[in-house]
Formats: sequence, structure tokens, C-alpha cells
Amino acid sequence: MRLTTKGRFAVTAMLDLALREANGPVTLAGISERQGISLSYLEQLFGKLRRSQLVDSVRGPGGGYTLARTVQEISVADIIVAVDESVDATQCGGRENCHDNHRCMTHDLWTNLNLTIFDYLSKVSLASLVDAQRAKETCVVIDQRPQRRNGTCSEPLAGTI
Amino acid sequence: MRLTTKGRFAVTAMLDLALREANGPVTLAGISERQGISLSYLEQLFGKLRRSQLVDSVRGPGGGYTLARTVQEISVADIIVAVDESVDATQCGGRENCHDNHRCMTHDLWTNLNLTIFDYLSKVSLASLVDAQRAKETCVVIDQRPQRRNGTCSEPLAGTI
DNA sequence: GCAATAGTTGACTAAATTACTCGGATTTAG
DNA sequence: CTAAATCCGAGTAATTTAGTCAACTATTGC
Repeated sequence: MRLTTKGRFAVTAMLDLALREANGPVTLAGISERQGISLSYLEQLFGKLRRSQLVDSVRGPGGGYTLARTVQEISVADIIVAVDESVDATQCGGRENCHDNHRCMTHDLWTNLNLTIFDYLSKVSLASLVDAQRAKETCVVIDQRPQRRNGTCSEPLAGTI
Repeated sequence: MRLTTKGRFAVTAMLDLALREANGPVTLAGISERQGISLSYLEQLFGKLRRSQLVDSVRGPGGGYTLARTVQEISVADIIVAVDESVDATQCGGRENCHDNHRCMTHDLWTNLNLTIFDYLSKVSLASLVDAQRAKETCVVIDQRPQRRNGTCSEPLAGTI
């Protein structure tokens, strides 16, 4: 489990998709424009999301992407794992078995921490994100005139971590 | 909040330090040898840990690093924040205020997710890691003859995330 | 005082990852 | 056919990671 901007881009894109797939397939060009993510980068991400069976694609005009499962069945962990392929096996993982007490020690430590965080993110479904988003009308206006923008927006939360 | 190998190295090193600081200051050379982290990289990490007041340094022969607080008062989040300086402010963070509904949307989303994970890791103290480690005698033998190694070690957990 | 130990700092670098571009190929609605 | 869209692979600039190197300062033991 790694938490990088890559995974965030993917979750952001998937949330955008979830919020508007009711009207049929959503194009990457649309997500790109709305979320400010480059189209080519989205293509890479959605290639992985598709291979992980999180989205289905419809080619040709009027095509785009739809969710392959319901929003209840897709978790944030699913999305992050799909795009952020596990590069760990840091330290004693893999074939080099722990020849040192402490190497083994940290291996277990991180495995457990990974599991806990993964477990948490597994319980955060796209559905809950969609609901949370729809709940606050202050800032979100969905499916009106396309590309319409209204500037009123609550102050962004301070305190970046 | 980012979870990268950099933060893991730091937590690993801090755990090694916590496990043996009873015998006085612990040298980076020792941590380097035991944990397989390069000395120069540890120097960088401990420079940050020291500036964040997580460790104290003792110079000269017999010197090294000690914890600046008790193990109960140091959390995994403290360590990760110290070395993995927050590079976020992704998307609408910082000065560019949200001119788009959805940009604001994802900003809040990630701020909340960040907060939750940070909150979780704040509750994992070095003390709990030390305890967990001391509990399993199978693989850990601490403070016997220096550099002593015994090969018996439980199978590493499978399933990297 | 002198030498050895050990932290401190800064500049630099190779490798990996991230975030993207480009060019094309394929599919399909109209 | 043609335009709209996904697919696919190669390539690439910027950033981060992980590490090297060298010079320096502080402390201790002798």
C-alpha cells in the first residue's frame, strides 16, 4: 500500500466517473477537462483500471467508460491497488530470507501496518464518497449545463498533512 | 500524508533506536549495519528527525542518537511527517482557490482521507511497536553479544499489498 | 594537546518513479 | 467515409529516492 498522488488522481477520476455515469459512458476528455488531469495520463490510469475490472470501456463515438461494478462494490483500496502496483517487497521480502533478527522485525512491522491501512481503505467505498459529495450542496452542482462554472465555493480546509 | 519507502526507512531506524537506546546513544553506523540502510542516507533522515525534535544527538566518541521523548510520546505519524515533508497542496491547494466545483470536491475528499489516515498513524506509538516486537521471541533476540546472528526465523508473511 | 570518534552540512549523482507527450491503431455511431 | 472515442507503445522531462563524497565541528580518552 502506497499513498501517492498517482492513486489520488485515480480516485479523483473514478469519483468523477461515478458522479456522472448515470447519463451513459463518460469520456476521458471530459474527466480531463473537469479535473485538470492530462488526457494521456488518464489513458494510462484507465488502462490499469480496466485490466483490474473496475471499469468497462465503450469504444467509438458516444463511448467512454462506465463502472464495472456498483459504487458499493468499489473501494478506494481497489482503485489505489489497481494503479499503484505494489513495489514493496522492500528489505527482506521476496527470496532473500531474513538472515538478521531485525530485518525480519521490520518486515513484519510493515506488513501489519500495510494490512491495517489497506483494511481501512477497503471500507471506504466509492458510494460513500459519492454520498458525502452529494450531501454538501454548497460547492457541488452536478449535471447542469455542461462546463458551467459558478465561482461560489466554501473555503478549502487548511492544514495540509 | 504520504506513505513511501522513505518514511518506512525512518520508522525502521527509529524502532531500532528505541529498542537499544537503554544502553546509551546509538550510532548511525550501528543502525546502518543492522538495518541495511546506507549511513549517508541515515544522516539525511536523522538530520530531519533532529530538527523535528524527535531525537537528540550526542557528539564525540561514545556518542550517537537518543530519543528526545519517551516512546509513548512518539508516533509513527510524527516520524513520517518529519522525513516525508508534505508535498501535497495538489490540485486546488495553496493560493489557487477552487474556481471549479469538482476541483474543490476532490480537495475536500483528500483532506479528509489524509486526516483519517494521519489520525490512525498518530495513535500508533513507538512504544506499541517496541512492545509488539519484544512480544515475539521467535525471531527477536536483543542486546546479546553484538552482531550475533541466529538464523532461525519465522516465515515472512506472504501477500504484499 | 592530539588523535580518534561521531555528528553536521552541503553539494553532487545515479536510478527510479511520476506525469506527461506523441504517434498511431482500432472501434463504431452517424 | 468520417469523426469520436478507446487502445497501445515508445519516449521524455521533472521530480523524488537513495546514496556518495568531502569538509567540518564537537567531544572524549590518552
